[in-house]
Amino acid sequence: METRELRYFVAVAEELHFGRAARRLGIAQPPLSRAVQQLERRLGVTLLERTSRGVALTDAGSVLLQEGRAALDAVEAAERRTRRAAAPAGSPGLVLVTKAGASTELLAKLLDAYAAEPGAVDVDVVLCGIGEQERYLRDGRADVAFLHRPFDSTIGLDTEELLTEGQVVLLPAGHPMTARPHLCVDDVAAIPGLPMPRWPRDDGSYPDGPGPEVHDNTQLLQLVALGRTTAILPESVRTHLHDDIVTVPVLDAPSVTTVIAWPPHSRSLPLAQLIRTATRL
Amino acid sequence: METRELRYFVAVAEELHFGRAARRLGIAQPPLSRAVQQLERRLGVTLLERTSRGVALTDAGSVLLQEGRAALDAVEAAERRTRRAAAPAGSPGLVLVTKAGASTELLAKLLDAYAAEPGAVDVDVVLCGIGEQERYLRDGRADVAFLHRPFDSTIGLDTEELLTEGQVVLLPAGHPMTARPHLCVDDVAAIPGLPMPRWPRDDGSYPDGPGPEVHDNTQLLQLVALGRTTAILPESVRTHLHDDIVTVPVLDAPSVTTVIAWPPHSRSLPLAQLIRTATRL
DNA sequence: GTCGTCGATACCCACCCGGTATCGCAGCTG
DNA sequence: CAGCTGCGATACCGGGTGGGTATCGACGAC
Repeated sequence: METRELRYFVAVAEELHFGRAARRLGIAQPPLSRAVQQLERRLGVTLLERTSRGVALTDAGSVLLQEGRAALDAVEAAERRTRRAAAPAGSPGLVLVTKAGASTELLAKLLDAYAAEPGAVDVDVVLCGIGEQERYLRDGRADVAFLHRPFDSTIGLDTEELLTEGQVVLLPAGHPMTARPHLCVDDVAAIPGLPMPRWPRDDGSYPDGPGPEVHDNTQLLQLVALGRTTAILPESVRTHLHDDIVTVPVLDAPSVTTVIAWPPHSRSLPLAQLIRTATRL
Repeated sequence: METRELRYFVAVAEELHFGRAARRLGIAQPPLSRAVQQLERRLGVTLLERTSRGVALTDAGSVLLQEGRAALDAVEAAERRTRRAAAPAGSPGLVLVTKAGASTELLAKLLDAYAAEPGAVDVDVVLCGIGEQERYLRDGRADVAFLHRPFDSTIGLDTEELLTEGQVVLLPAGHPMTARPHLCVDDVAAIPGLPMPRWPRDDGSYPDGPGPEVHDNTQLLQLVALGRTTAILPESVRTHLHDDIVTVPVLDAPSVTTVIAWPPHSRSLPLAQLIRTATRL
């Protein structure tokens, strides 16, 4: 199976439409039809049910979509990491990815400590959206990531725990609840007039509900300060807050563990050193 | 990057010889040279240092060898799992791989228990060589594996622990040491006339030493019964021994944990059910 | 110096990828 | 029901490229 065939099939499987998939791939529709037919012939498997009105995936097609994406990521990772390995000195030796606005203190400490080590290489920091770190590791855009259990999945990755912290609720300054020494999750959910915000799902759509739609941290903080919403976050957010937002510990919210994670087959020396530095913080 | 190019490069990188690699790939040498050159041009990276006497890998080449193998495994896995997903009923719904001769009791119990579950599918059992399970999972020849910590690496796999057991030393019946209630590793190493056997390394070669070369369990048991060697193994081997071999507990040998392991992105229902059955044993 | 080995180059043929034009089929519309 | 429209498949064509054979150039070994 060639990666070209795989890319073509994945495009069709995602669009469920040959014409759109062909446009996305920058080719005409007939060669795409032919390529997918050829793939099916070679595999001896029907991947798509075609009607004159559209396309649907078979069971085997779903499997190939899932496994094919992983395979394409692996090929892409091989390409990227090879290019980086050959890049001249001065280019980043390691790329670390983390959610924007999370664990910045810890990250700064790690980067400082690592930079002081003998033989340290340049570390690029990439900020990504929520839950995207795994993808960055799998397709080679990053070598190592900060993840936050229990929110981010760490399956398929090697990890070391760095820091566990409780969670606090963010409230606009002056809100009556800020007088309380601590709260419970149920208390927070029941606060009148402060619905929880709605974060985008993986596919980009938003769940229904009363709260405002948010997609990043600054947006969230602004909405909290404006008294439009509230949020439960790890207590380390406090270092980034002005006095227009007050935090109250939430006793029964799950504690959040920041972990450093990397693809299991990594073999790079600088990466090993960075991880060692991180575990010693 | 196309899988053909990757396969070609990996062959050359493994053989470090264009002629041999071409023979292995079933093509002539000139097209192979050209394909690798083209790959290097496309990547903008020198992968191989050529001399008129042979070939050596550059740093970038080593990275691509490592990452490329993983990528090719992923592509192969996609292909195999797709074919299997389309295979008609009656073909194996799950493939379980384990080291030959290990955990047979536990495996039998699992297969029985799972077969009794409603909606159970056929499970194929594949026996592999030592430490090969991970490869089977990565390239799609198997869906799930039995591994034995601390011997087998479980990095990059999801696992559940099934059974932890101590280890025993195997001695020929009548050996003076069999009178002892228990032994230590050092005691075993010091037994005169019974050197430890030599297992093949990953590359197939054998380490130096006085013991006999062995590559499977029956071979080992026969050599133990003949008084030529000894071995320290998990205590569950006892169910397969005749009275010509006696076991003695080894107190300070690391205990062995049998785990069931699967690739982290698995999504199959039968697999989930098999794992659930296993954890309930 | 000569020969053998190994990778690169030159050249050729056939296949296949990608393009355009068109078909066949099924809804929808009036 | 005729005709239009949208979609995937088919037919056909040209150029690129993957594969082959023959040969070269460099370097070690004898």
